[in-house]
Amino acid sequence: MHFESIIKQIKARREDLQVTQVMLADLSGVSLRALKQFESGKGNPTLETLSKLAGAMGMEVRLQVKIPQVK
Amino acid sequence: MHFESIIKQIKARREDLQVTQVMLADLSGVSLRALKQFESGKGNPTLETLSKLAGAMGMEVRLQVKIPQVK
DNA sequence: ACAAAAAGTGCTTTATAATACTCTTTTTAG
DNA sequence: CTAAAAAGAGTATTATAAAGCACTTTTTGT
Repeated sequence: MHFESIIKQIKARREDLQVTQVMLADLSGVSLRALKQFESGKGNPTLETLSKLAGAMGMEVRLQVKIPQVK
Repeated sequence: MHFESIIKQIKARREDLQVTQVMLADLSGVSLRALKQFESGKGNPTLETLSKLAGAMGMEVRLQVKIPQVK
């Protein structure tokens, strides 16, 4: 599975807000280890974990119908 | 955590497509048990599981900056 | 109303996410 | 350059998601 775009979004948002991993872990209630694991591309977080991280940065997890990509 | 809206979206999409849980489990490669668990509101799926379910129905998991709700 | 299909539950096992340390590597300010 | 901060990694433990099975309940079409 490739979660690169979601990972990138989390990192980009965090950096935009000038929040460190330690701060985000603290704010979100997610362990620092799990956050590091996820941001470094090694993770498969639960929806709860992802929601906590997103929520702490004013984002939310959504489902969207895929736009057909014309190749 | 309350994932009601995501659960509703999955169920609604599945019903729109006239796909049963058995069919979706099969198509997505997610176990029937995990799908039932999630749709019945008892689950906390991993991002991989949620992505598989969404993907099989032409949807994708996305993060979105929350729109401030005026109460 | 009833039979069939679909949805949901109980139980167990296995796999792995989350956690909590410690330690190393990389990035950043000064 | 280099000290401090931040990011990433190793290991162990605990919690729980995923899976597979059988079984029950609910929904549906006739």
